[in-house]
Amino acid sequence: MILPLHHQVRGRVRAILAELYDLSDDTVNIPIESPPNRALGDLGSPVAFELARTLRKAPRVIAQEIAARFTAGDGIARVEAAPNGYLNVFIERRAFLLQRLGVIELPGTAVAQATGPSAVQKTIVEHTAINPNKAAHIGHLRNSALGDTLVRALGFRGTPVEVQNYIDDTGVQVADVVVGFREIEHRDLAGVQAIADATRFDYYCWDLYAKVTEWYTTDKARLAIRAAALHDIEHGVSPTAEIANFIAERVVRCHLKTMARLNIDYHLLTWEGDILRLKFWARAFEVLKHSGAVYLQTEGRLAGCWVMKIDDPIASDDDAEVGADGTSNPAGADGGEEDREKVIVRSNGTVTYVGKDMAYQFWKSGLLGKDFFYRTFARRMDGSQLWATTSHEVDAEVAHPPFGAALATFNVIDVRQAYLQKLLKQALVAVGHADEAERLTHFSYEMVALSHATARDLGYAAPADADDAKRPFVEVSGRKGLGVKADDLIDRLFAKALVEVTRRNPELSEAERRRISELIGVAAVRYFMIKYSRTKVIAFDIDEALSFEGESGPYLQYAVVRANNIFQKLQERAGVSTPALLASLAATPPDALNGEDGDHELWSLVLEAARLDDVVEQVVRSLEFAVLAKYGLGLAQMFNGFYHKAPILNEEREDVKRWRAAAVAYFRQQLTHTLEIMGVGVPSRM
RNA sequence: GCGCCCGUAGCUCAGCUGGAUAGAGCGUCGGCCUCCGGAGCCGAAGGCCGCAGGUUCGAAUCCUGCCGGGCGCGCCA
Repeated sequence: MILPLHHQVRGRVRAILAELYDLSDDTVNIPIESPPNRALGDLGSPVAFELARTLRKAPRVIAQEIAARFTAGDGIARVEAAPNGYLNVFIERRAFLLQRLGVIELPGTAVAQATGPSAVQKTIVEHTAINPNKAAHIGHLRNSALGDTLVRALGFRGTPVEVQNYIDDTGVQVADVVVGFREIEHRDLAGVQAIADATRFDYYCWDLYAKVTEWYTTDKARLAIRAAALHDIEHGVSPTAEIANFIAERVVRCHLKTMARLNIDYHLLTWEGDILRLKFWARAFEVLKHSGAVYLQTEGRLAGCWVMKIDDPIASDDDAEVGADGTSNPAGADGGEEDREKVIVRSNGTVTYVGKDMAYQFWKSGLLGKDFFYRTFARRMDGSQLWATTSHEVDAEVAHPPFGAALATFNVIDVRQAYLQKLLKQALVAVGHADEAERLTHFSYEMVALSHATARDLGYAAPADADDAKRPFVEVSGRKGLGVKADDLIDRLFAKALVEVTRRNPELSEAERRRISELIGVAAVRYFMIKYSRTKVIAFDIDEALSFEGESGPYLQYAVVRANNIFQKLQERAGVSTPALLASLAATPPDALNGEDGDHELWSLVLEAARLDDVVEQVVRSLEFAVLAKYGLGLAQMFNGFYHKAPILNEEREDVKRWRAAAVAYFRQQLTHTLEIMGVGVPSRM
C-alpha cells in the first residue's frame, strides 16, 4: 500500500503552501505521480507548475522553496526539487518494506481504520443477466468477468457489496424456445423435461433458438404464435408458463455452473416474473404518475400510451435548410420535431421493458416500499446460500439477509443499452431522487464480436459481397446461433493447459494436473476479458485467447509460482523458514535495499508492488479494469527481470540475499492479491 | 439526421484527472538453460500518435472542424 504515504505527502505540502504562500487548503490540488526512474525519486509532484502562474515564480524556485521546508521523518527520507521544477520525494526504504511485510508496525493504520468511513453502506452490483434460453457465450463472459472483478475490487477496499443476477424469465427469448419445443418439436412439459435430463440443455436450447428464428422468417404469420406465448407466460397461463418456468430455471442452473468454473457467483437471483407478480410495477407507476414524470398522451401517434419525456439536449435547431438535392424527407406531417417521448405503458395496457426496469431500480435504490419474498436457490461456491426472489409466500424463507435498498448501484450492461440506462437515471431524477440517480452507475462496455478467422473456424462464411465481409469483425448473434459458447472456450483452455502442464510436470497425479490446468485456464479467460479498455470492441480471436504467453493471465501466475518456489527451496535446501527470514531483517543492514552501485532494481520492485491500493482506487473510479491487468503484467515483468538478474539461493552476501528475499516476499503477496481481484488463483506448480 | 464510442509500431492494444525519453504483447531478426523451472530473460528493427486548426510554460491526452469505422435512437427486450 502506497496511499497512506500519498496522503501524508499531500498533507505536508499543503501545510507548507499555507505557510509559505498563504494558500488555503483546497484551492490547490496536489497530484502525486511516479517519476520515470528511481534515481529521480520515489514519488513526484508537478505541483509547482500549477502554482507558477499564480505565484509569478519559476516552477523550479517554487519546488526548491517547498523542498527546503520539507523535513525528513515519518517514512520520508528526503525531498528534492528537480531542475525542471518537479518536486521529488524519496521514501525511507527500510521502514517502508518492513512495515509492509508486517515486521514492524505501520504507523497510523489503526487510526486510519478507526476514523475511516465506518458507516459505508452497501453497494449493489448487477451483472451477467443472460437470457435464460440458451448457453452463455463469450459476450456474456465479458460482462461477468468485468462485473465480478468490480465486485472483488470493491471488496478489496472494504465496500460491502451485494451481487445480483437479473433473470429475464418472462421475455421473448424464453418464449421463443417454448415455441420451438411446442411447435417444431411437438413436446409437452414432460417431453421438455426428458430432454433436459438427457442432454446438455443449454446447448440444446442454443440450437433450438436458432431454429425457431429461422422458422419465423419462413412464415411471418408465425410471429403471432410467439406473441401468444409471451402473453401466456406473463399471465401464468398453463401449460406455456410451466414450460417457460422449467426452461428458465434449468438454463439458469447451467449458467451458474458455467460461471462457477470461472469463480463467479452471486448473492441473489432476481426474477423478472416476481417483479410482475408482486406488482412492483404498479407501485412504481403510482410514484411516476404522481410526480408527473409519466403522463398519459392523448393525441398524436402515441395517443393512449403513458409516456416519459426524454430530456435530450438535442437542441432542436433550425433544420429548415435542406439540400437542393431532392432527398429532403418530409419530416413533420404531424409534429415530428417537438419533444421526444418514450413509451412506458403501451396503449394496450402492458408495461415495456423500461418500465419493469424502473421498478427494479427503485427497489435497488430503496425507494419502492415493497420487497420480494426469498428462497434458497442453490449453494454458492463458498457453501453459503444463493438466494432467489420468489412471489409465493409459501415458498419463502422467513430468515434471509436484507436485499436491495443500497446506497449505490452499478448496472453492468453493454453500451448498446446506454440509452435505456440514461432513461432509468432520468426517471429517478424525475421522481425527486437526484442523489440516488447520481449514485446509479451504468457500467457500460463495448461488445465482443468475432474475428473473421474465428468466424470462419465456426463455419460462418460471409458472402464476399455482403456487408459482413467488409466489416472489421463479425457480430455474435444468439438468434443465428453464431458465437463461441463460454463452456466450449473454457473446455478448450482447460484441455490445452492440461497438455502443457503434463509436458512440464509428468510426475504429478492426474488430479493435481487437472487442478492446475483449471487454474491456468481461468486465468487465461478472465485476463483476456479485462485486458481491453471497456470502450473497445473485442474482435474475439480464438488463437489469441488460447495464448498462455506474454500479456496473459498465466504469465502473471507463472511469476508468482516462481517466487513461491524460491521460498520453498529456501526452506528445503537451507532450512530457512519465511517467518524466520523476515524476522532477521530488523537486524540486517539495509545497504542492498538502498541500492549499492546505483542499482535500484530491488527497491523498484518493492515500490511497484506497493502501488496496488492506488491502482485499485483508480480502477474503481474509472471502471477501467485494463489498468489492473496492465499493472499486474508490469509487476510480473519487473519481477521476471529481477529474477534473472538477482539470484537469491546462490547469493553469498547474506544481507543482500535477505533483502532480495524480502522484496520477493512482498512482491508475491501483492501480485497474489492482484490475481485474487481478477478472480484468479495461483497454482502450486506450472 | 442526432447522440455515444473508436482511430498510436506490420497486427492487437497501453499511455493514469495535460507533464520528465510515446510503451507492451504478438509477429520478424539475433542471442541466453553446468546457475532459484525457458509459460521465461536480453538485444535489434519497426511511430508526421487519422488530418487541419486552436488553447498554454507544455498536447497522443483538452476544444473546434473534417476524414474513416462501429454502435444506438421502436407501443422489441
